[in-house]
Amino acid sequence: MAQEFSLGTVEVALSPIERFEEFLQSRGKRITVQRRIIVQQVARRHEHFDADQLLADLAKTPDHRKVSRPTVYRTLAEMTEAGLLRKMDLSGRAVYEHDYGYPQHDHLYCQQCHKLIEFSSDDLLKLIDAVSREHQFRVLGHRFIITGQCADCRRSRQANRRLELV
Amino acid sequence: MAQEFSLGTVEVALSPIERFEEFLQSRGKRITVQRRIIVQQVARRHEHFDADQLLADLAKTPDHRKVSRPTVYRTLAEMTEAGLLRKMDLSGRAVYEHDYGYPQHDHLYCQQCHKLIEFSSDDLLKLIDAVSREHQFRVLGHRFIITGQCADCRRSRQANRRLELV
DNA sequence: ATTTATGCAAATCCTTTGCAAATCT
DNA sequence: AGATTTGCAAAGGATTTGCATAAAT
Repeated sequence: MAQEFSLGTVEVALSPIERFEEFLQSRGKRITVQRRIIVQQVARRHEHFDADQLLADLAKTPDHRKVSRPTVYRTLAEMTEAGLLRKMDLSGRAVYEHDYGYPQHDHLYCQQCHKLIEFSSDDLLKLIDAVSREHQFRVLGHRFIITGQCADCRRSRQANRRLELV
Repeated sequence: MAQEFSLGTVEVALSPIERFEEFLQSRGKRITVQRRIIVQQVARRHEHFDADQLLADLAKTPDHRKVSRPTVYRTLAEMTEAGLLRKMDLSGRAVYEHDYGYPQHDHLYCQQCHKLIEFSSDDLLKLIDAVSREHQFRVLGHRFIITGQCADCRRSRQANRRLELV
């Protein structure tokens, strides 16, 4: 009944929720009400989020059955392990985004309005490949963020040149 | 006497210490014993370090004149602002490296032994330029870290394939 | 003489943990 | 039943802050 499961062999045929349940089973973990609520809420969100935002979303939910903060953190970690989410550090706090069935991409991060803009680049992948081959490094992932000022903020601050002092 | 100073106009003619003093003056900040001790200690180190390591180094120093932890944090922030150091987040803690007079570079990060390997790539700079131009984004910096397993760790763990579960 | 810096202790922020009670299989 | 999960409260670790005192200009 508990079908053999290993990371990397599953094709994108399962929904995120199914995928998560497979993951749980393969680890002898249980499918609980809270885990279900959390995965569903995460699936509803298509942008980036952190633990607090998720908690806030959950508070608004008809599922008035509460999910505690520790459980959110625990489940987020499991979802990351399951390959559903990608975790990144943005100035001290953990930010998550979907990483299952979503095309690989990286980010432009506006230091002013804190917006994250996605982009993807095949050249980057080639570069990663070349560099790591050269160092005999086994790549398991990467973090690439270009920081600066987004187009919107550039426009609204044209007279105000002191960004670099902020 | 207090010569006009602005980021970006100073060529690499000043030593890191001089550069920092210029920065302090330009901001109406003072050149104190502690700041001098810290910059000198940082200049002695050519690898990456975090606040704790720096504090530990200082403890061993003949400058038995102590520098407190808050002052180290405060000065590290100033040095980053002054463009002497580059700050990055490695799993929750801030790690610093030289960023003045050093060639631009990025890192391979071994998740197993926590080693940082530097590399530099012109192609990456071109890529950053192309991507940000496309999004009308004003680049102020970037963070690029390729994570995985370094050559040494690959060798010593050949029989042990469970890295991805760690 | 002013004003900025320092050190101390305590506070913050985000995240994690110990443990008894509740919940899954 | 037997094991895993949950929620609570409290702990944790890194970094920051309030404030009285010390030091720099």
